[in-house]
Amino acid sequence: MTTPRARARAQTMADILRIGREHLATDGAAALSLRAVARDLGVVSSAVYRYVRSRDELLTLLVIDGYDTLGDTVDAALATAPDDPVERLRITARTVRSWALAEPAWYGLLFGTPVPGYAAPADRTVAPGTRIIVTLLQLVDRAYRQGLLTGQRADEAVAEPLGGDLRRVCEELELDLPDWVVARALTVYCSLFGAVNADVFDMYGADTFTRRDQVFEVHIGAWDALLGVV
Amino acid sequence: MTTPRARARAQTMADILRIGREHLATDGAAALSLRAVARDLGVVSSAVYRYVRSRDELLTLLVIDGYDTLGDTVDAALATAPDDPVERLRITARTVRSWALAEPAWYGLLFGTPVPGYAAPADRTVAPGTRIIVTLLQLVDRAYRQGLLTGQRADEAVAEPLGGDLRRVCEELELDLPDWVVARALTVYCSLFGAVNADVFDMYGADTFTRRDQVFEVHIGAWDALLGVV
DNA sequence: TGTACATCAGTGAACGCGCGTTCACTGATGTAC
DNA sequence: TGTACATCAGTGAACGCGCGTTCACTGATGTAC
Repeated sequence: MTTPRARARAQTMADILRIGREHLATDGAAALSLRAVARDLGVVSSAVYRYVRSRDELLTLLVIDGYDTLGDTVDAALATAPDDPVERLRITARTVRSWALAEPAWYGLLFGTPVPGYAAPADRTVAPGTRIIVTLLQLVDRAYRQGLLTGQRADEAVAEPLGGDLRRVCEELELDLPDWVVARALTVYCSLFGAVNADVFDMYGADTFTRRDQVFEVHIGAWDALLGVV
Repeated sequence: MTTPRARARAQTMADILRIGREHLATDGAAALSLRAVARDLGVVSSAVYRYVRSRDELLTLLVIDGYDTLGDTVDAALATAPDDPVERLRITARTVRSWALAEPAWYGLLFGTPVPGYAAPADRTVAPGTRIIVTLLQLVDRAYRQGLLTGQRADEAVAEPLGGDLRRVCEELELDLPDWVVARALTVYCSLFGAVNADVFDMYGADTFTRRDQVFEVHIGAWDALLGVV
């Protein structure tokens, strides 16, 4: 049973997040200001403090909301995707890219340069922040168990203590993968965000590439190779 | 023949850049302020305008100086490196990483989220900004001509118009490489900065990895594989 | 070599601006009896 | 069902702060004759 007041509060809260996101896009995270949000909300600046403890709190809410929106977008894309785990990996990558291109500033808040003077509280942001890497590792695990990843690297040992670190990660996620596969998945993960950064942050020259989606497909082919997709 | 005044001017200019770099590290690019630089320089705020046209001009100078310092650092590392182009590629990657870890804020200005409201003037920043990719492509070219890159991908065609884009890049740099090698080099380039970003911007959990240099060596191994190093 | 003039570094005041946050308040909404 | 009280959203003024940039100025340094 929600009272009208509770409903109004939820609506205002959602408006604050939406306006915050818009300001992120126009002025960047460092310039995000509660006063500007209040202005756009049509309310006096101190009123925002009924909803948000401080400017940093608003940033935290936007970070959490961002990770969750990206995670949900990927999950939605996978819901209608074929069963093949390798194809699902490709779809995950393409979805991350599309979302980042659609929400460059929001993406930048999550995966770009840290906002100076702001540290995301680990207890609230780590779980949503790991959704993509978890999805990726689970898909790699399925692909491996189906014998789709062979490569010729199966013999290469990963040095210690890194191997132990990787096995600890697998344990936490209840996966059973050889070290070299986890190591390669880690490179793919970093490479994915490197490729998306280059695209979103315009690191390629303005007219170097005619079609950047083709560039991304080349990256995807390379990641297939890294994982030893047969 | 330099007058004392000219020497003093050069010194002050260098001081301004140094202080600017320090402020980048503590407050981030978005918060870089001429007034704060003037304060640290021990001078009234308007005096800085004798040296720098505006705040954006200072950012531009820091961008150019950053690309050049990174490029010089890589060149210096290569000057004492063995002849083997594959090993030189690895050294290039390690040098980029070390420099980024030593100068995280400066690195972020060059390769992180763009500074909102600031656009680097292409005519002054493109040349220094391409030094790393040029170095990388030249090393790949040497490795290829020495028959060190085979892979089994030599048959795979790159789709058009991307292939044409890649060939245009090769032409400008006077390189003669098959499409697939350039494509793979591009993925390696993006992957390198993805890996360095992850390290510098602390995208790994605080205690996921015992030794991050080992993680980077795993990436390097993956890039070898991508290029088909024999 | 000495002098007159031009250049230049740096000063200090001022312009108009936006920021985060606190606080005592008003008036509307919700709740317990 | 009606009333008394508690909760809560939003106001408006104030705090002290920093910012970019302009401008008329002083006094030192450099240069041309």
